[in-house]
Amino acid sequence: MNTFTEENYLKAIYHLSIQSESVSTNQIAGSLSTKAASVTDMLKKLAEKELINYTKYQGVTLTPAGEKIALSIIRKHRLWEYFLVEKLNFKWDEVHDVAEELEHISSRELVDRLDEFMGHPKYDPHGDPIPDRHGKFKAHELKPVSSLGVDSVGIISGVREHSAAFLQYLEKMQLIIGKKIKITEINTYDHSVILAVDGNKVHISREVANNLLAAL
Amino acid sequence: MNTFTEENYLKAIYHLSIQSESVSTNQIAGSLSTKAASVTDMLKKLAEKELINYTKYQGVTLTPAGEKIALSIIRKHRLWEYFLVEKLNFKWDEVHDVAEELEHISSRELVDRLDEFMGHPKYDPHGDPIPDRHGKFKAHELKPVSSLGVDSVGIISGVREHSAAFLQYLEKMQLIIGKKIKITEINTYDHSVILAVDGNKVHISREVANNLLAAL
DNA sequence: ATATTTTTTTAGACTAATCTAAATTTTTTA
DNA sequence: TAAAAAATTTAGATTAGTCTAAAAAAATAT
Repeated sequence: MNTFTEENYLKAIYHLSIQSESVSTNQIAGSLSTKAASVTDMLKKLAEKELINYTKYQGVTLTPAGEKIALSIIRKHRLWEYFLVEKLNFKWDEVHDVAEELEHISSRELVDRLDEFMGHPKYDPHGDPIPDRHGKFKAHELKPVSSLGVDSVGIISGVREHSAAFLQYLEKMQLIIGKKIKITEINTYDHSVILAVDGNKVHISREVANNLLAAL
Repeated sequence: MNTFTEENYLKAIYHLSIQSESVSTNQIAGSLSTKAASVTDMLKKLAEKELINYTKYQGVTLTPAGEKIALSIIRKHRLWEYFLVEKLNFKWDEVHDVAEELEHISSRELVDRLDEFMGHPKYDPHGDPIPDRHGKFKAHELKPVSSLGVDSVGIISGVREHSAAFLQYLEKMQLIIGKKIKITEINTYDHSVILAVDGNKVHISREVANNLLAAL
């Protein structure tokens, strides 16, 4: 078994790997709010365990074994988030920190039964896909709202930022997973977007539009 | 906040305090499968934090603050056990280890909502009382089956031993929480007990009778 | 292509929790 | 109540994870 800390490093590397093939020491340090020196130490340890491919100064990638662990942590995180929202009535901006703890509960049996209890959900409350027992998942095809043209329609289906502040803002605007939207107008000078939700006009900044994902 | 380890020490001290007013270093070491020297170190730390009353060589008791933490851990442990059995269909002999991990999840909100979700259960799957938000609970009045006389009747309501082996044995014998029993015969030479459950005769050893608790 | 800046690693130290072995205190027993 | 036994504490080490400061390597800029 691995420690919580090891699991957190693997998860961080996994998430960072989506942007850039190889992940740097500093990226990891930033993502985990720790220092580069600490990261180097941990990378040696993870490489020793053959969970990452690491050559000094060259950044890291996950090995298949490392990726498998990362995916199992992510599976747990997202299943717990789903549980918290759907069964315990947490709001979508309240679940992250609790799930950060719950994701480290080791029992495989627990996760699989929880999955079953909830009917094998495919997406978590933020629209992120939940890997199955084998680590397989399918992300839906999503586009940032900022990339849509005037008059295009879509369904709010995910976010690129998970901060509580951002999620609360979206909720206030009724920009919730599943809502149908239509782009009404795009401001040329500041790229802010006006869209229609439930018949209401909502005006959002370029930044918000960038972090809000829609299925077409 | 306290570490998992600190929480485990407080919980162990709480449980041991039920038998003996003051708890010894060796008792704690035994209960946590660690060495007396390690316990001494931790006791100093917990005393420093004013969670226990500790004087060298004299054993320890919990302070009100320490007891409060211990009770919150026990509350979480038992609520999770209830959840695992009632919602996720675990068997009563399978839940202990998972609950040992879950009990350290810190979110107060989580526990209270879980409690609500399950309808504020009063007892866990082994018949142990679940403390409420304030640490209050009422144990029912239970007697070991070994203390009952011939012809007395009762309802299986708890166990004194929580090992999987013991629980599995009880289940096989249909000696399950809630079952009505009647003492049919007590063997004078080995103190084994024959009792009636659901119209069947069950023969149990003195040891089993000692660890099985009934409400009258 | 050399100097400067940035990134990364190494060296050495710290904290939490643990251990073994030795010393000390308490308890038991004769 | 003194000797022996048992329990407990201290001393000194170890491991995991972290840190700061300094050294080394890589990237960038002149």
